[in-house]
Parts: sequence; C-alpha cells; structure tokens
Amino acid sequence: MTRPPRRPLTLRDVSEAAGVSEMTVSRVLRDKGDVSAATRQRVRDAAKRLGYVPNRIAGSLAGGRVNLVAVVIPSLKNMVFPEVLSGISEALAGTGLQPVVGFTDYLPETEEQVLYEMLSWRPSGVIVAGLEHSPASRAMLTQSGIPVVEIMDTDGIPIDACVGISHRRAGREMAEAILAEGYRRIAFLGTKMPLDHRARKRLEGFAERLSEDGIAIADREFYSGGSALAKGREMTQRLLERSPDIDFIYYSNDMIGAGGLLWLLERGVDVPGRIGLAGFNGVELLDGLPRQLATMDACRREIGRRAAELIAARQPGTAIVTPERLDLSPTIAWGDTLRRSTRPAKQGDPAPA
Amino acid sequence: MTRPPRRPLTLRDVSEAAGVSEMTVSRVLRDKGDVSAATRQRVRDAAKRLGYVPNRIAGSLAGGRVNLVAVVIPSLKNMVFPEVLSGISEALAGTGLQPVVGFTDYLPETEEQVLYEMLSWRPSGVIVAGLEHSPASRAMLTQSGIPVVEIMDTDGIPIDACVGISHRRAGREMAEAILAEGYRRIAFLGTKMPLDHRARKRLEGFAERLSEDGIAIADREFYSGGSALAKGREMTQRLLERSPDIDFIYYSNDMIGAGGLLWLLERGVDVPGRIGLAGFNGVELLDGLPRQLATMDACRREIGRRAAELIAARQPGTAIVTPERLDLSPTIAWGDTLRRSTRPAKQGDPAPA
DNA sequence: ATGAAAGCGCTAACAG
DNA sequence: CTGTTAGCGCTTTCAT
Repeated sequence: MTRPPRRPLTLRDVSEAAGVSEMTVSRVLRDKGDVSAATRQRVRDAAKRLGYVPNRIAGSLAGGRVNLVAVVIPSLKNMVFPEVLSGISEALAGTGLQPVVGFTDYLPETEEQVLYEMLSWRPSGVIVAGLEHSPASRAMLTQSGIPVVEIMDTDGIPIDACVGISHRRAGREMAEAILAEGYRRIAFLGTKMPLDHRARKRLEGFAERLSEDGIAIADREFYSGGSALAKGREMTQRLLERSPDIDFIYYSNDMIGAGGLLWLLERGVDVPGRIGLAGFNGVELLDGLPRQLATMDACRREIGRRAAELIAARQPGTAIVTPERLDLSPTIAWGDTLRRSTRPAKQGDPAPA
Repeated sequence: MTRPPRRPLTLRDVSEAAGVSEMTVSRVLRDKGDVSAATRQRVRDAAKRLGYVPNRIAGSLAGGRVNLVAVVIPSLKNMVFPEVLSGISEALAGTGLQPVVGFTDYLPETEEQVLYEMLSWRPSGVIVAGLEHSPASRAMLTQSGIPVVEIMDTDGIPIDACVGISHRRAGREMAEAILAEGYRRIAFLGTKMPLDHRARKRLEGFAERLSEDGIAIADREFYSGGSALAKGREMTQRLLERSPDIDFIYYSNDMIGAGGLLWLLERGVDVPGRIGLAGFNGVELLDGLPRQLATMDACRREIGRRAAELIAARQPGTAIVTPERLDLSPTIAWGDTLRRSTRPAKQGDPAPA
C-alpha cells in the first residue's frame, strides 16, 4: 500500500477556501457565537468539500476541554465488562462525551500504568472498576481534579464516588436463601483470583452468613483459565466424588454453574431436590438452558449507565448535585435450581435419582 | 463530593522543583536525548513527588505524534468483538499505542459520526470492522493519511489494508461439508440484520454452493434481539414443525445453534443422524455442552492481533512492508453434529429417534 | 457579525 | 549534556 502522505487540512485551508477568517470558520464549525447564515453556509460547504476534520488535539489544548471519559476495567474476557461498557456507551451517547477504554488484567501495576496513560489525555472523568487501588493510583486519581467514579463494588470508601452493588451483601443474601430452602451441606466453586476482590467479598459474605447458622462451607475448589462451562463440569464432578453428601453448590459465576447444571442433569440427578445450585451475574446468555440456573443479577448495564450519567452530570456548567455512593440492589433470580418447594414437573425433567 | 479544583501541574512546575529547564524535564520524562544520571534522578524525584502527569494533548500537538489507534466496531453485544478487541489490545501492548474504541451499532450513519469523532484526535491508525462504508466514511478514511485496516471480512476492496476471512467462502465450505455428509434438505436460521454484511455473505456463499448441486435452501427464518439460546430453541422448533423433513440446519451463529441443539437433544432426536447442525464463530464459551456443535472458527482474536500488528508496523520509522490483504483460513470444527459417519456411542447420547 | 493577537503545554531544532 | 527559540492548530479575549 502506498498512499501519498497528505498534510492534514487545517482551519486555515477552510478559511482560505471560504474566504473568511479562521476564527469565523472555528465559530461555524462549533456552532458558537453569531455568524450570518450566508457565511455559515459558505464555510460549511468549504469544509465538507475539502473533507476537513478538525484537530481536537489543538482544540482541546486551546480550549481546555476534552470530551473523553477514561474507562478502566480488568478485561473483556469476563462477560460482565462488555455489558458495563455498553451501558456507559449508551449513557454517554448524546452528551458529547466519548469513552476511552483501558484494560488492567486485574493487575494493580497495569492499572497504574493505564491510569497514568489515560490521565495524560486530561479526560473529563474517570470510571474505574473496583475500590482497591495501589497508593500511586489513588494519588493520581485524587490529584487529577476530575470526577472519578469507581464501579461494580460498594464495599469500601470511594475516592470520589461509586456505583455498584455490595458483593458482601450479595453473598450473604444468597446464603440466606439457600439456608431458608433447607440446604445444609454447602460447597463453593469459583475462580482462583487473588485479585478479584469482588468474588472474594462475595465468598466472605457468603461464608459469614452460613457461619451465623453454625454452618461451614463443606468443600470448595478454585480454577483458572479454560472454558468455564467445561470447568464447571469437571469441578462439579470432582467435588461430588470427593464429597458425595453435598446438597448445594454456590458457583462464583453463572458459566461454571451452567456447566455443573448440565453435568448433573445428564446424570439424572434431581436438581434442586437432591442438590441445589446457584451462580452469580445473571447472564442473559444462558436463558434457554434446559433449566434456569438460580443467580443474582450484577446490574452490569445499569452500573455502567449510572456511572456515565454521574460523570456527565459533573461536567463544568452542569450544576446537578450527584450522590457520592450509589448502591444498587440486585435480587435473587430463583430460576429452577434453588427452590426446593414442590413445583409442577416440567417436560424434559430427568427422573429423580 | 467537593474536591478543590486544582490547577493541573505543568512541566514548568517540575522544572522549578528540580532546578532544571523544562526541556531537560521533558527529556527525562520521555527517555529522549542524553541527560546525566544525577539530573535524571532529581527530575524523576521531583515529578513523582509532585504527582506530575504529563499533558499529552500538548505533547501530541507539539510532537505531531499521537499514540492512539481508533477501533471502530459495531457493538460489544455480539460476542465476536470483545475477542477481536482483546487481540488488538494484546498486540498493541508494548508498542506504546493505545486503542480507543467506538461503536456503530451496525449503522452506517453512526459509523460516520464515530469515525469523524475519532479522526479528529488524529490517531496513528484506524481499525474498522467491515468493508462496507458510506461514501463520506470512505472519503474521511482515504483523506486521513494514516494506516487504515478493515477487519473481519476480505470479500471486497479494502481502502488501504484488510485482515479477515472470506465469509462467502466460509459459507461455501460449510455447504460443501454438509453436502459431502449426505444431507440434502437443508435449512438456514439466522439473525435478521440487513446491515450485517458478513452474515449475508456467508448465506450467499452457502446458497451458491448448494445450488451448484441443484439444491435450494429448503426453509429459512430470521430473528432479532433476545437471548440467542432461547431464540435458537424457538426457531428450531417452529422450523421443524413447518418443515419436518429438514435434515440439516445451518445457523448464522453458535449461540442459536446451541439453543437448537439443546432442544433437539431434549427431544431425543438423533443428532447428527436424523438431523445435522452447524453454527459459526467457534465460540469457546460453548465447550462443555452435552455435544459439541459443528462450527467454523472466525479467527477473531487473530484478526485483532494481526490488524494491530499491521498498524504498528506502519508507524513512521518502521520500514516493514506490510501486506494489504490478509486472508485467514478458518477450518471447520466438525464437533459432534455434522459428521454422519458412524462413531463410537458416547455416554449421554439419547437413543436414536 | 467578523477579525487580530495571544497563548494553551509541550517538543523539534538548534545552540552552546 | 543542557538551554533557548519557535511554533503545533486551535480557542479565548478583545477590537472593530
């Protein structure tokens, strides 16, 4: 490929083509200040004809305003984040603000670099996943002087503002529901992520609530990498071979939960009679499995939306007062794998074991 | 929340704190030019102590270089794009380039706006999904004078360079395989997306190959929105009620294919004996289903990686010659739902119908 | 309603 | 090795 390296067009080119000052062109292109309809038209035509695209680098430097919002998340592999991003993107559409995304891979050090990188563009706001940051990251965010919204989690003290759910409470509530349905030999299967603070907090809240009823987690196992569905199968199998008397499995996400569910159904195990299951996230993706896995919505899209709205509301000129903490309340989706109470048999149910 | 609006620090602040010229600070911070170890240390300390974050807006304007790569994709809802993005992100890590993502929602007009928006930041390259663009978008990209890589699709003429697969050929090859296995009453189920050119091209190639054997698509149906797994179930059911003699269903994506597969297995239908199935994309997510759906890898991650590498290779200073067309060759993953030839029975197989 | 002048904060290019 | 001088392309401010 060889294309002639053209000098990018500048305001001056348009100004010459339209026969007006650069200033007037600038005014027309930004709809700022009074310009006669005739001039406006000439300028618009010239700009379009030349294919002029303004240089925001220069514009931002001069104007002191940047229409960028930094979004810092761990990864796109974890299905929750694409949805959060969609929410952000949706809410930002029409505000003139644009998301810029960076990934941390759950590494505090990478987060630090990414934040530095993004802040160096002087964005109008930052949305960052989680409340746990390195001291250097905290310092940068605090110093930045722009709105900072920490998302996903509300168990902790936000630097500036936060939008999310309490994962500790989410774990507690699921434990509560499980106990209420009479399960007692309860196991946990999850990701091995020392740095996934939200999964950790869920497990902590979960274990805490169980212990209040004098119950300990009967068995547990952690995994990393690979297809979650397949992992869910394997782990469930190993778990039940090791601890055959387990009557409930709490999974740290819906995908491994679905894997476990499929494995159990294939073996004709009575779910939720003999064994109950629950996951976490409420991934819509799984609607359509033979049975609906019990889960809890992580409010992903709404978190994204609200965080973005918060940033937008804090732009200079907007006098809206915004909360510094938005604690959303996910509710349990009971599905077909948690409630023990009898229900009409469904077509496709395997015979009880 | 009320934080004191601080004046952001500038090079001058660091320069004064360290007792050297702004230029020297600039050199240290960019590791450019020779600076004595002692001075370097003093500058580094001062910058860190003050919490200085350079202003790239100014830097880019002065230096004429922007470390941003614009990535323009339809949406994150379609699972393929998070993976493409991951590939891009991976390949860009370490090059000093940073992806900036924009979404088009499959709308040419939105694409136009997003491109305009992104080009106004004078990025060092553009990665954009698809080969179909509005005339205005084409003009902008051509004018931009920066490397443009169109991804996902190679059926068409790239503006500058492209990386992807031929969806037409993908459709043909799947048709070929299906015919080779002896299926003859073949249906198509897919998304109703007049603007998803890749799905369209797959279907075209597919139908074309069938017709070469004198076979027409026996039935077809399109959907939009909702959970793909559930849609796959519904559509498969309706299809088979309407056309009970169908012996193969080609799905436009793996998720609806998986829905169909689950529905058929629940009913004890012999797959792939009585009816064969195939999807598209090769989503790893589904590894762990009772049967592995036949599919074709869309090379998502690799497309992202190669596109990013191409952009990186075209940066000024890099003299690497890059191809203008990279046509990846996806291969059929036969799974358990396409090959009719007898195979050892697997545990969990339903009895033949 | 339009134009002219003065930077925004940084880096390229040149001096020393 | 370090400093000085000009801008980068736009917007702000002040004239006209």
